[in-house]
Amino acid sequence: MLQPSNLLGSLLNYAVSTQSSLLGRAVHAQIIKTLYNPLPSFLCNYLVNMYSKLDHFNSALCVLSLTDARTVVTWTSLISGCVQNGRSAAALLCFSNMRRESIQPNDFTFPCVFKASASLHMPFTGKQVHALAVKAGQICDVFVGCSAFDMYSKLGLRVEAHKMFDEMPEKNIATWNAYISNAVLDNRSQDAFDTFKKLLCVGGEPNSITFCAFLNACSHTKNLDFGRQLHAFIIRSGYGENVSVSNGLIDFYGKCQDLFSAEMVFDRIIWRNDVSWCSMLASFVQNNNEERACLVFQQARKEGVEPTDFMVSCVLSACAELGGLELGRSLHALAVKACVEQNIFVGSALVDLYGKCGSIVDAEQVFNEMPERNLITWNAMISGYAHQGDADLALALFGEMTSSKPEMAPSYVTLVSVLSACSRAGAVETGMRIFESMRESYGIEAGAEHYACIVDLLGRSGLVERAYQFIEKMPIPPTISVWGALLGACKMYRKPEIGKIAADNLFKLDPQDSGNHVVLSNMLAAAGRWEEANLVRKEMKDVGIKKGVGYSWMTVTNRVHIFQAKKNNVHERNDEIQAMLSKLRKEMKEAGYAPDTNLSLFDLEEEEKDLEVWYHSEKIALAFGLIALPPGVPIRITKNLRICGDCHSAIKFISRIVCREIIVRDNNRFHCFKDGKCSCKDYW
DNA sequence: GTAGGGTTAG
Repeated sequence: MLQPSNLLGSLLNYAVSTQSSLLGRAVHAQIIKTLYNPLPSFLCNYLVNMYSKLDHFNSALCVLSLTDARTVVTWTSLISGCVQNGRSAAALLCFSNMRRESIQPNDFTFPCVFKASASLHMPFTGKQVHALAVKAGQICDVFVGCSAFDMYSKLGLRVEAHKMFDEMPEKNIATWNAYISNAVLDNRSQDAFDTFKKLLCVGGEPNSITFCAFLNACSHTKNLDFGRQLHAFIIRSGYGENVSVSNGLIDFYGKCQDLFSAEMVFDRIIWRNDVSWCSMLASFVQNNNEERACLVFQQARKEGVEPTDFMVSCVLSACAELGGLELGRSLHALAVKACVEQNIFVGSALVDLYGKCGSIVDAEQVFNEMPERNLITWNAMISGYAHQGDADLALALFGEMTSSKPEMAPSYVTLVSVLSACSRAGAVETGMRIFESMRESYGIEAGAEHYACIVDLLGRSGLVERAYQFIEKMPIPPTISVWGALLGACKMYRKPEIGKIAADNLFKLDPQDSGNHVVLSNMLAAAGRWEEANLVRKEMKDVGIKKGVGYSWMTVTNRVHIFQAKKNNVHERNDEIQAMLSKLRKEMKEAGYAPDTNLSLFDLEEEEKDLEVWYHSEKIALAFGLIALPPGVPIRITKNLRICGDCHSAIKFISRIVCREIIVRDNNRFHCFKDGKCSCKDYW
């Protein structure tokens, strides 16, 4: 039979495993009531362990300080709880206090202290602890050796890590797992593969952690064939039902773009945990299926899964891609409710979302209120300004980041945002200066995206020839976005000669894209070169390329309304939409608007051209917005293609006539129309 | 009584 005191100990451990502080405190109260005096040492250990693991550091410290009977177990319980809850500095402090009491650390203490040194990036401390472990004769212990190896790997001290691994007198599965997972972290996938094979050769039995770590290596190398074989091996080894391994498989298949298999694994998990949901959701986001990602999230909510910081940041990124501001706002509210809005991932995702949805004021507010920010947060804010075409603010923030945060070196992505802000604002000299100093000032080698920004920067400013010369001198092969930027500039400044070169290169790189063919033929037509223009159209037909269909959509009270060009008779409020369109047309004409059909169409009569551009999907969506949303509320439209010149000038007129803010997000950027002007300054 | 290695995100 259990002694009452043993029962109390078991209850305290149960409180830890169920994460119930309430139960833990109740048991503590019972212990006080029973008036154990003095408190037996083992009960004190249980109590310290309970408080420390549940992250009630002060209570744990209190219990520890009030007893004289503390031992190495008491201290180690406290230290391990600190490390588990991310209080590594406190853990090290407790360790030195323990030694001050002349209590020798044991084989349980060292692993915790190694872990703390690694997570604080303190190589000097780590080496000192290592020396202590050698002196104490504990380094030969398989657990201590394993955690010392893990620490050296995580600190990037490869030589020490290697020595540790080779000189270990004994290895167990955790040792092998540590080796494999650190190889993956260091981007040494081949090493991970070789070690996995070696493990099997020496007759070692991989466990769930081995599989999780190794699946990560397969995701990194996108080795689908190997991963499939591994999946079969996992099932044969009896780990097919393991939820963590299944989660790893979902992630692996998602990263290898095999969503079918990812879903199959997900569907077969009997007890899904929050990581399972998150992995499935992230797989859809990574494969550009944001709608499905949102559905998975809804399903998770229906099944009562509590939203975690991981999950919220995942869904937020889906919303950002969809331009779903309304859904994004409701997620923001959910994040506040779930107390995860302070999480750095969630905060950065919110800045990114608001920036991408053109709600720059909200992005700024989240950014300013975040308790801590990292490189990703700054990048999101800078890119928000870039999307808006606000080079001054983007550059100011970039300046603040480089001058006041020397520890935060700008990344490849930062410079893409900065350069694109320059190009969108026509800041040629500044942009060129930053581009040329990239390597020297920030140690960043220019990549295809940076080159594309510069071509865009020069092209938009009318320096089309210079942009072309710039491409010819590129040390790396020009990509689709580089030639695309040049083609765009040729369209804007009517340079059909260079335009043809750009288009030919695009046809080679992306033969199925209809947009490039359309731009080239329109450009030739505008230059009066009808025969060549027709030839391009004919080629399109021959190869079987169809012009992409234009869609616009908007959300009104949680429902998405989709509009397609010319197909204006499908919406239930079509009559009202048509009436609104006619009214607008009349008012705009009076205000001096004339349809701009110049570059978009060449084989229609004037009258037809007028009507053709009049029924572009964004105009229909706008008309719907005007009847469906209360006066004064901004209208937000998302479009799958680039906005055309006529719609752009029409919406400028409309924004003044109806006194409303109209935000159009096309597949390239944001246009915020207000009082007859657009945030892009007619430069897109 | 106290321990090591793993899966999801911006």
